[in-house]
Amino acid sequence: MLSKNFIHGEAEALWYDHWLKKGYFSSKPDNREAYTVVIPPPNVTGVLHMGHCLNNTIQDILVRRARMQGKNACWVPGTDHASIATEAKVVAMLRERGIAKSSISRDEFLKYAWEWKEKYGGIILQQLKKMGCGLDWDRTSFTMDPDYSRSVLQVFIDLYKKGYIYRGKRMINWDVRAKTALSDEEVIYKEVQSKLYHVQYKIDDDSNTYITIATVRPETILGDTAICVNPQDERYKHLHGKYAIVPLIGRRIPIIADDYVTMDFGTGALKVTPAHDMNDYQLGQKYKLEIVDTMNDDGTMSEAAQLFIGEDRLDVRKKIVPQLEAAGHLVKTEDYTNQVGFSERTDAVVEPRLSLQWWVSMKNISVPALEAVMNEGIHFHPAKFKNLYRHWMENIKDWCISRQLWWGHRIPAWYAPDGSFVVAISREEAFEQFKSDHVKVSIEEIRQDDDCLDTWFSSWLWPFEVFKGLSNPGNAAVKYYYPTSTLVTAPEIIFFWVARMIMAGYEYMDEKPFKDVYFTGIVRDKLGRKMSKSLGNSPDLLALIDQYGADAVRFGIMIASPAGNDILFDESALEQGRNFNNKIWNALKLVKMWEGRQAQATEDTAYNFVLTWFENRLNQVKAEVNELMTQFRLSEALKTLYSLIWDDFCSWYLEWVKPGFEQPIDAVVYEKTVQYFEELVQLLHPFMPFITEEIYHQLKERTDDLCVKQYSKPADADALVLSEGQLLKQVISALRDARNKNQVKPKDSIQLHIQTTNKAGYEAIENILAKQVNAASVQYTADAVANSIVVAVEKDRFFIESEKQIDADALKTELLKDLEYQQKFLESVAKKLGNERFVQNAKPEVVELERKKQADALARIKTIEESLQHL
RNA sequence: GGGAGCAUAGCUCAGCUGGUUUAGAGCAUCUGCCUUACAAGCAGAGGGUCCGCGGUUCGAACCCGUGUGCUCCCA
Repeated sequence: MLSKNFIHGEAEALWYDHWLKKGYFSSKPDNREAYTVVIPPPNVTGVLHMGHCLNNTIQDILVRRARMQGKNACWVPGTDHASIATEAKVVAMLRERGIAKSSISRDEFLKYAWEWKEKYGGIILQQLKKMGCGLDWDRTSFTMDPDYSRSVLQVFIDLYKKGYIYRGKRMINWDVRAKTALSDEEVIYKEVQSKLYHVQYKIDDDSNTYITIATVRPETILGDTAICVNPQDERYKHLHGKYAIVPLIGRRIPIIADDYVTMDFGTGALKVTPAHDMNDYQLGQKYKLEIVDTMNDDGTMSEAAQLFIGEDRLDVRKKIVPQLEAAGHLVKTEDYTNQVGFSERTDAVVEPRLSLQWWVSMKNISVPALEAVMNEGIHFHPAKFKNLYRHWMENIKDWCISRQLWWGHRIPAWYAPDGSFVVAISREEAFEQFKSDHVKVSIEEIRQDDDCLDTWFSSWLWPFEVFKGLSNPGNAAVKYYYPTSTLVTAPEIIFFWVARMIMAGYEYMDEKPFKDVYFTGIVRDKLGRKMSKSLGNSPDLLALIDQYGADAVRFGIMIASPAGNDILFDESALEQGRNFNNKIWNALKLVKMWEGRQAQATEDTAYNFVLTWFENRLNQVKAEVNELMTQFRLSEALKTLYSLIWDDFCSWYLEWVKPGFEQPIDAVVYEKTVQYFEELVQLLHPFMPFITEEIYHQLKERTDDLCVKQYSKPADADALVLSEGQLLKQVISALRDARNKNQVKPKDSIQLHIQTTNKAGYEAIENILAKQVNAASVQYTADAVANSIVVAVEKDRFFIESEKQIDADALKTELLKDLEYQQKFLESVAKKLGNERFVQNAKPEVVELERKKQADALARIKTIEESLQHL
């Protein structure tokens, strides 16, 4: 006895375990075509959220489908080490145990970090299993695995030798909380309500003259080393070459003139703080200005600031204003909205800071990567992201890859006491290099760079290093699986990751890392807000899976998510998924009821019609789905299957073949029904793996599994058969509508009279038609039937006789409405055909089509008019 | 400031190369049904200035221009 509804929890645990045991997800190179997907490695600190859910559902769909298409599908799981995020977690863990990071050594810290990683690092991968993701768990990778780590360092050394990596003191984005440099991509700009302070600086040689600047960061005044004006600006021409005095600290700074300054912003006079502003730094270089670094690495004011030493720069911003005012320097304050950079990982306000860091020069390495995407060596879905990619690649800046952290790949640069350095894989090799460079140093004196590499500097090797493409070059796995097939990722990491993977792929494998890139949308809440921890609007995914089932969650997230479009997540979509589960489950219950009630073949030809129709419909949809999947239109494919199963199979097919209450079913019909059902769940399997596998096994006792059942090539669908099925549906709906409108109760039977030129066609399906519209009898007539409800479908007319008194007026209104519609339609067609230029210019088949439309409309109008006469 | 994208039913979205489109789904709404698979359901219905304006074309939701509004990216 089957349960009332589909019980998802049991099926999920049972089948995932079964698939694993059977080893369906583990792949070894063979002579089949490979279909390879590498997971975008989630952050090792991560837990599953809606973004992962979408992303991994898509990957699972692609991988499962490829597997069922006979490809050797391999989906590689893993995580990245997430320097900043993990280090923050470890520091927090230590704090709870009363240990300060500063009190322990680097090695001790790393021991704790590994402890943390072993304990919490795999959570997200376990959660993916709950979603049904068919990953090859034996291949689970981590960006700090020993081989992987060595490859990362090797790449650093190699790029250094090629001259792509250099060390330089430049302005960088400084995260004061994590106390590390960030790359440009790790800074998130947000609009912030600020104040614009107008501050006047006294001119040095004339006690009565001032120059007024405007700033949102008054605390940086302490680091000012110039004031800059536009050379064209008449207001300040007399001040060129003079000096001003910095308020509160009395530093004497030059007034310089440069086109960089816009005359219409603020006062037209710009204070220049080379140590704390990107643009000011450029000016500083150009005019050889003094650089006064007023900030410590934790964001507090340094000795060089002279005032507020040791206080946080944001506090100082508030404190300095009254002092400026008291000293008579504050002219006015206005409200001002500006963009402020925040750290992606710690949300701290990022400070521009001058710092010695390691950089990758991107100019040369990016060239093949840009070309590959532009000339479709790599396909982006949707293609609109090509623009974004090109724009970034053409304006690419050097990549700051050093991070002032311990957790990660320690930079293989080694320093001698005299400050000279070499890049080498080990202390010993560094020592040898120093020797050949004639640097006098003992091996003990050599000091390794304290910093780690940006996490993305390791994950850009992911598509080949998960197959040890670099640590074990040319091995069988990398030869077989690389380049991978499809990368599924979020558009927000197109630069962080996608672009750089393509660069690394060409640089180290001499080949693209993947053929297609599918960009998912961003999952937002119902109100269109991005899901975030701080808003608390991201639902607990595991709770949702518990509540609705993994299949329903997968359905809900996929049903309205075309590639690259954001999706507004709404639980009602999950409900729809759950309802779909139940619909399928109930269809199963119905079919199982017939299993023991089979009878020898009956004479009824109606069933032949139904079986042929559904078979053709199935073939039609198979072809459609193939086409949609090739175009990566996954949600369209799912919608198509949803409608095939719910509407065509459940609402029409099953109703048509359903025997009367406790009546036997034709054995052939039963066999076919089971076969169709199997094909349906097979098509749906990649989207909803659990329920489909369950149904597959419920339908019949069997030893194989749906998970690896191979798709067969669809046969061509017969258009005539499809249109006959379509007509039958149309007739049934029209008759039901007529019954409804005339308030004939569902239980009241009717007598149906058909006026048609295709009597044989209707006779073949008479039983079905009668059952579907609750007709006690079906007769054929040459003339109109008096005192009946008239329904016209195409060229045929139907007369409904019933006990119910006919509302002739209502009927007439209906017919007139239809008549008007048809006449307007005819008019629009006639207008086209009456236009000589249309007939001349349009394609012949288009004209032919319009002629057919005209003829059909005329026929329908005739039918309706005749019906009206008989009322 | 520079660039990109989007605007279609109450909501979320399809609509591919301009012609079976006086525009389709799903959800929501309304009407009638507890019809022996399913009320988490069945049967049916209503609902549209395809953002405004102009142009190209025999023909425009679709192409071009322009305006408006929203979103994103870069600085």
